[in-house]
Amino acid sequence: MNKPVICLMGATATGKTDIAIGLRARFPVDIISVDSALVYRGMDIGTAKPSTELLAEHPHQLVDILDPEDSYSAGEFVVDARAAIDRCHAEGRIPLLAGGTMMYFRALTRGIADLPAANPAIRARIDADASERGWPALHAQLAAVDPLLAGRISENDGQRIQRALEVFEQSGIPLSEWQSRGAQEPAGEGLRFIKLGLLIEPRRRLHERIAERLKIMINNGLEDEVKTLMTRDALTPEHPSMRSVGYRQFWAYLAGRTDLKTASDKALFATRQLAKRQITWLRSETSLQTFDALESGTFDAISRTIAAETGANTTGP
RNA sequence: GGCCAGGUAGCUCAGUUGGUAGAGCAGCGGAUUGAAAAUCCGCGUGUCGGUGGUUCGAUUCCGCCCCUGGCCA
Repeated sequence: MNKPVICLMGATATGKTDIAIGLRARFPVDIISVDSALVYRGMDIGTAKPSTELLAEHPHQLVDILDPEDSYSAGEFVVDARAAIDRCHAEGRIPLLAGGTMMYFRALTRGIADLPAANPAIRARIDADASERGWPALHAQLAAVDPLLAGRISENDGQRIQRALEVFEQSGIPLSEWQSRGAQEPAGEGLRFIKLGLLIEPRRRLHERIAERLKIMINNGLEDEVKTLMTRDALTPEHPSMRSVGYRQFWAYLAGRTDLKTASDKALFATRQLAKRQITWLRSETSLQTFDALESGTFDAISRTIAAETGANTTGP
């Protein structure tokens, strides 16, 4: 019998956290965050992280587990999330995965190949090579060892070209081959995923919410938060943490490269674009049950769905 | 009131020596296997301010009008 795992998936600013916390009053659920930015300590305002008090009362796993100088990955997430899920089940509780990093959800539910990890030295060398010859040249080089993968990605997609070359260099096996093997080893073995999608429509309404939320972040001191992060000598705008929405734009502003108005405009645009990409992932998700985040009966509808899917007794009214 | 510079895509602007126009940004759609809040791909018809005139043909030239900014009164 596969054990239930609730997946609460939604774009940014759809209110996932409120729903997740609300569900704790009705079900024996433990929240596990699925968010590539919430993992970082000291990144609170710009990530809309729940307050310390809220987190103390309603623990979220996989939040504040890394320093902003560290990097994380889908592969590491799968290992961490699986451990958290198993622990949760062992205690007779139901894991509630909530977040907006769709690639992490995908890696967990469909499996991910056991690839060689990132290698900073190799990446640095490839970057240097690319700045000299250009990515299309490296794409051609990739095509020689892994035509299948090269055919799937653009000759300008530096990030993916680099990764594919890195994997091949470390293992001698083309990334496309790793990927077809990986598909045979799903990370979610023994688990039954109940996928719930939180939507806000029409798009205009989502955009309004995003704008409101950004304004709140700025009023709450996003600028100071980024300023504090910038005082760390080792942290650079190239770190994955600092490339995330809001931080990147405010870093540019505080470094004197743009004015405040431009930075907040760009942060707004970047947030909308992020939401759009998250929605694209959601559309491709199979057997996803969707709910309108702004509908008043949504919380109850989600509760009923969970009760029906898990057979769990509601502990609330 | 006079002079000058503008009024072209949601925004900033380019352009057409007269044959009805194109970039960046925004927006929209998509991809997504260890950076994923990342990275990449695709999508551009808009009374070219209004109105008369010249012309086979005007967004482009000319007249008048309206609006915006600047300078002079």
